[in-house]
Amino acid sequence: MEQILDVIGSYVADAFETAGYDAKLGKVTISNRPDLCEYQCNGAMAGAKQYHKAPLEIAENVANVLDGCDAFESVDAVRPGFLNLKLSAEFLAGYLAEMAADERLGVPEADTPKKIIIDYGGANVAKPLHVGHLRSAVIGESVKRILHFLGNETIGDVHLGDWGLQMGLIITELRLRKPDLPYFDESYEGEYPEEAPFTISELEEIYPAASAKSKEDEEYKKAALEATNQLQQGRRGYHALWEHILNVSVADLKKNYDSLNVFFELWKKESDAQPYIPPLVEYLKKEGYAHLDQGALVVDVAEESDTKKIPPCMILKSDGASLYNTTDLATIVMRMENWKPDDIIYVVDKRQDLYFTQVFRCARKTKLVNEDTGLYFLGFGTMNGKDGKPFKTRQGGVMRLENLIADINEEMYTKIMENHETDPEEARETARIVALSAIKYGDLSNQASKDYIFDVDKFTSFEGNTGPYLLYTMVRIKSILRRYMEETGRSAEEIAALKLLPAAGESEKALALALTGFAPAVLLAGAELAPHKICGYIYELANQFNRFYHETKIMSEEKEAQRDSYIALLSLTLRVMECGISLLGFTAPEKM
RNA sequence: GCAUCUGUAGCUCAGGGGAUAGAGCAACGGUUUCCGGUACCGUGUGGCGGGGGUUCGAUUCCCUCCAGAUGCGCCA
Repeated sequence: MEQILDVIGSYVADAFETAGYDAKLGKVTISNRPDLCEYQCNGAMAGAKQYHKAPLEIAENVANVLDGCDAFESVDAVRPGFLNLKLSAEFLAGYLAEMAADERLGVPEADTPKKIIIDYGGANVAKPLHVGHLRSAVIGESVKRILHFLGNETIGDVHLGDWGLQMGLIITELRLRKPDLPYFDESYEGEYPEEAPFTISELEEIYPAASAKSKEDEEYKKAALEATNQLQQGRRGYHALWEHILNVSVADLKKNYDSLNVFFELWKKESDAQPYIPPLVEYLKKEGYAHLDQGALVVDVAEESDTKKIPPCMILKSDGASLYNTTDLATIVMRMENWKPDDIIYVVDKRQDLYFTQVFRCARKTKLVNEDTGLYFLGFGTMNGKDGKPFKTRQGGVMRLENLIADINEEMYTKIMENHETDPEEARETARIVALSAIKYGDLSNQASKDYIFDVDKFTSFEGNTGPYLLYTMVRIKSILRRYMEETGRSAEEIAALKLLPAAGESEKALALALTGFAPAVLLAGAELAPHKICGYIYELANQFNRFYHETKIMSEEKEAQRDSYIALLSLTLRVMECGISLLGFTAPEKM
């Protein structure tokens, strides 16, 4: 359906034309003075020079033309040359009815849908998720859902880190601890056991232990490097071990991501890109893109317009080994070959900005991607503690994501049990839902690129700009709708068909106007890859609803048509909020 | 040293070439014929890090300075 700004804009543009001015001047925006009007047009001021007329005169001419238009309650030309517009309640009600009849709540689908790969998550095999992984998962998931809702084909790829020294370290440590395992016997030719020789908790203990040892013990590190090398050369026993590590680890990671409502379409790994490396290197050499510099194979990516020197993109180290860059480039090749995406979006720590600039330039220069393939870097800032420094445990260590979530679940559970005598089991489930909203909303309501302070007390509060506040508002609406259904015996479908009357009161109209803002908010969030725009919108909507709610007696309204109209408004509000939070990646409970 | 990003109320954060710069928290004061008061209403606070420029108009764009964070070829 048509966007409300376009509808209004076309009326105003026509009026400009009728009054003898350029229709392009008739651009309408949401008012920045809500006390004066709902929408405004500044075109008269922009056109003053062109027509050698006072802005106010132009505005008045246009206002005169618009005088009879029934979309508007009032059209005023004021002081310097603003055109202040208020919508008629009838027009608004009509627009909302259309919105309610639309499954997509008025949000248009992309004219030219794209296939978009979103690379987020950033988990490493054999290492537990820690708070550093939270932002990528939360932001990436939301961006993916937004782009998907806008009609694009989206593919989320977790892009596991499973290839490198970490694997060699684990193998080395495992060999010390359990030397009798068949994986270490090179003469062993039988089938390896199906069962992994370790559990996830062992694995999570082994890696840090091995990593620490390697920093102190040269011999140990050498052994780990050798093991890494042999694994990559395809040593049978090591490969089998690696598969065990992968399986155990991935199962655990899935569980953790599930609990965050984060789901990946692809569980690709760095190792999957390895086969693409030799032909890639060959190609870069043959086409003359790469050259040797100080013994390393590099591709120059500096451009004349650079304000600083961009170092070349390194393909192979002087010892011939590949790097992270190489894997990333190979991954691009793999993705282009298998999925032919229009865009690839990387949701990564913003500190990797320069690094990705190099990779993107290299991919473009060497034509690994098409000219019009979009490569986007969505960098996010650091999650800090209340002291403004990177978030740590009380002991100063890295906080495991699992523990962070458990803590907040517990906090939420306590709050819920304190205030209501609910069945503990139900309270646990509710706490989980509300806690997730607290964590995700706390993160997403900030601009991704900025560092932010993770304040548990603030995020879990039921007051203010928080996830729980939004959920509370929704639960309240659900509660009213439930009662309405009980009293009238009507079904959800029947509620959806209720007729919406033109808003009578001020807060009701404000709520109606807020509802029309959904599509623009989603479109903006999609265009800017900015979930926080949706947060801001839903919060505003919740505020408008609560204001309306306090001024309006809904269930005790005597005129049936009026009461039904209120219910229709509530139902639409709830749907918009539900859709909004689903784009952010969380849900609302029935009660809380 | 060079580069990037950030600098908006006591705190946490939105906004953004135009009309009186906004929210939440915290503080204080109100609202209960109530559909969930975990709500709503009201009061105060900053002139957008400093300076300069462009513009009819800048907090928003440009330059410069200051402060903080981050990055700067053989790590990932």
